[in-house]
Amino acid sequence: MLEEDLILQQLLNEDDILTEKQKKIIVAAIESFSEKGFAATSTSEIAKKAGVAEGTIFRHYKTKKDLLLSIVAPMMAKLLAPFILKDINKVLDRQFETYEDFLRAMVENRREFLVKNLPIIKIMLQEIPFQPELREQFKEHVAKDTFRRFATLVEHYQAKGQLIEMPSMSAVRLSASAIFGFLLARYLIVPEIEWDDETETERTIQFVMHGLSRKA
Amino acid sequence: MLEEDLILQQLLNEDDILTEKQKKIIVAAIESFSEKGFAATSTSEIAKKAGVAEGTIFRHYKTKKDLLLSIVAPMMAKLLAPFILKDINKVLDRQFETYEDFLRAMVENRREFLVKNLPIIKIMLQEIPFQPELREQFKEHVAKDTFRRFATLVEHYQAKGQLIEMPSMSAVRLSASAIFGFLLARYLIVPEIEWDDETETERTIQFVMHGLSRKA
Amino acid sequence: MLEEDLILQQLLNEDDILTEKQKKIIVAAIESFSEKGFAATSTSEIAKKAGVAEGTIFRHYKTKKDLLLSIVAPMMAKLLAPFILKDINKVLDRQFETYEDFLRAMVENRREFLVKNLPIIKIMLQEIPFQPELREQFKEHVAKDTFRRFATLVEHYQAKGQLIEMPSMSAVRLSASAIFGFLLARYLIVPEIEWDDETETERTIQFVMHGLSRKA
Amino acid sequence: MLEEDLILQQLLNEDDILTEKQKKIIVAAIESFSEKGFAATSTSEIAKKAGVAEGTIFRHYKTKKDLLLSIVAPMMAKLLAPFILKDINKVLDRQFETYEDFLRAMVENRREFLVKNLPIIKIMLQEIPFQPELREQFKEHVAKDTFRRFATLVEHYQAKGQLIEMPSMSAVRLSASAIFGFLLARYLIVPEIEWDDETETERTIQFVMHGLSRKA
DNA sequence: GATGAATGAGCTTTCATTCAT
DNA sequence: GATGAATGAAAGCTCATTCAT
Repeated sequence: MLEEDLILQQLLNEDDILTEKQKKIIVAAIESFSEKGFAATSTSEIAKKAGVAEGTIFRHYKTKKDLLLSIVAPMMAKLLAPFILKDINKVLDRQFETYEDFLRAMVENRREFLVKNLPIIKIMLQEIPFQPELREQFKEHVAKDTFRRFATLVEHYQAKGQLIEMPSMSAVRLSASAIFGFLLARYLIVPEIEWDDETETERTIQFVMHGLSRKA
Repeated sequence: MLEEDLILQQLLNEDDILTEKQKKIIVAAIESFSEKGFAATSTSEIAKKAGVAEGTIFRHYKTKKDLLLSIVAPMMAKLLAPFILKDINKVLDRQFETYEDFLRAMVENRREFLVKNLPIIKIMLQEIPFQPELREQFKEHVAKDTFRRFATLVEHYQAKGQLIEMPSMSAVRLSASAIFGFLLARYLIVPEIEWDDETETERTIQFVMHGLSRKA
Repeated sequence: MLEEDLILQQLLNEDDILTEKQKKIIVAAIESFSEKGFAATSTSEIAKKAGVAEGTIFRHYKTKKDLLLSIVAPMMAKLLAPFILKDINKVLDRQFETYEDFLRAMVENRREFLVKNLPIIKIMLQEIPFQPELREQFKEHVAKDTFRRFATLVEHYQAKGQLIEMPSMSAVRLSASAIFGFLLARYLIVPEIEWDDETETERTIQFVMHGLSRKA
Repeated sequence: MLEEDLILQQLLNEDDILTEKQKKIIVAAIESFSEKGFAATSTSEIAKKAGVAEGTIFRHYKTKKDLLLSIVAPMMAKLLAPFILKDINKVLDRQFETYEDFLRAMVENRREFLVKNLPIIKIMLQEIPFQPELREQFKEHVAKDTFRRFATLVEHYQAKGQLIEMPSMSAVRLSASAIFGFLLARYLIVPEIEWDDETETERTIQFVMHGLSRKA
């Protein structure tokens, strides 16, 4: 995975040149928001952790919510990353002979993404239910864009006879449930137990393939 | 499903006799917490919505967090419900001939539970990451008790040769991912689209069975 | 003049029963607003002067501006007072044989009103240009109601042949200018010099009468 | 009226050469102060409106109050303008045969002055009660200088037998009340109604003359 | 001379909690 | 048990002012 997957890295180098102080504010905000939640984190706490005056936060972000959005919004777009393929169908055959190959690549890709951006992802998951702006972006980028591309992929392999007939929506849901169920358990719910990552990944992929592939 | 699955019902009839006011406080708190989150809900708002004086809340619940815990804690225990079987193995054969039967029963059972308790479940999911007491209870009741009983069940069907060999933890994870992936999508993420509940439920169960059952 | 002309008195006894603390807040606010202006007065300063916690202010007045309006608004209505006469024309002859009598009564009346309510009047004059709500009330009660009744009076004396023909608006403006020019100079602009009140009042009235009365 | 009566013009050409930026600051400050009041206007707002950096304001004016004073102070001196007559008594006969002529000239003169400087005058009237420096200047230039010269004029016409005997202070007050009552109503209180300027001006002057002149 | 990031005191307002009635 | 006035700490945010560039 390229460094560009590190959202934090992107936030800090972003657009124009950010002040040192601005960067510290972002880092501090991510840490606090992810530890205590957005509403329970005070701006004075962020300022103290960042080593800046409280006013400095508001010079760069009009409101506390602005600060939140500036952190979480870029994340949304990045969730699309593994599906951004120009002329998706033509490219597919060369890239991934089988749905299994695709799944394997995606799990690996999303796993790295998740690991590197865990705090921001926690913030995102927590705040989507309460911040209409975020819900909007989520629906746009994930529920629509990402889902649609995933579905196109599934249909492609169905057409090739690799996958059983089933509404692509259902196939996507079942695939995504298995993958994200794995990643969530692994990194968010019970990260403290010992995981044999390779085995569990392969097991998850095989599980999906058994459920979706046409028996040869 | 029995009425006793309605957590709210239980909360309101609980223990001894609650005042009318107390009941109104709980109902109001559930509504507000689930809509705006715990930290973003003020006690004065709850008081207003419940039609009681601010002081009345604190007469019954020492702190705001006490109020939260009094709502969410009973939920935890109830998540165990479908697994509470005395002498589990002996009972199983008679109750559910196959793992498939068990899955079908559980999905239906949890679905009703989810639908009836949606707001409280939302609160629970939101607050577990931030409230140590809740995390503790969750680990105890769900990650340990519920998981352990689920695992015992899986091992039972493995022993009978119905399910393939695989660490029961993995089998539980894959089963649970599929089921909760379905229920989450259905009731929390995209409840607004039209769902053919029966078909999708069956599809989900078949998906799990394909992935886990020994090919006859 | 009756005690009821004391706006402060009315504010404090108003409507229902006000807390001791509420009364102190009003008294303190009037003092500070009139000394330093609304925008330059902080709520913490008012709280300190009133001997209450800052939160107490906001328990009774939703915002700082609410506090201002609650003080100034009642003043507006009271400016109408000397003109509130039922069936104004019929009553007039018996009450005031001549316009001069009326003027004399009104000057005396408004003088007492002014003296007793000086701080609130200062606040009102200062804030009308900046508070749209107040401007609205002012236009309604003063520029419209008060002016219209004053004009009716003038027309009455014109009809009796006591006053020269002239648009009543002009006659009112000239009368009011003289009276308020006197009262402003006397009590707001140069209150520090020694005034022979009786003589100056009479001089002002004679000045108006010379300008407006039909030469006998 | 000469251009020199335009205070803004004077402010901008003042002293030496002002930067373009400085001029913009003054124009912006006048607009904001007159619209929202001094205390309710922020320097950042002025900077934005002027199109300069916040720091630039403080390069030219040590404090926000300095900026206010630099705008209002020159106004004070200018209020004297129509009375600045060298060897006042000797000049008078040639300039104004009668008090009526003088009044007429002055009303016209002050009217133009008022119209051209309305925003600055509004600021001045608003801030005099709260800024000791301004009150001092006002007392010096207006309440003393201007008043004294006005009084001298009145005494001149009394000595010539044109005006009735009366303390000159009272005569000045009555004259000034009528004139400023007119101008205030015309340009500040109810500028929105239609005014027949010529008629009302003449009416005001005749009103004063009736009240003050010796009946021939 | 001009900038605008940075400051920190102070602003208005909210909040969980207390307590006399 | 219930009230709601009162609290004061802390919240989010604004402000005049400074200063390195």
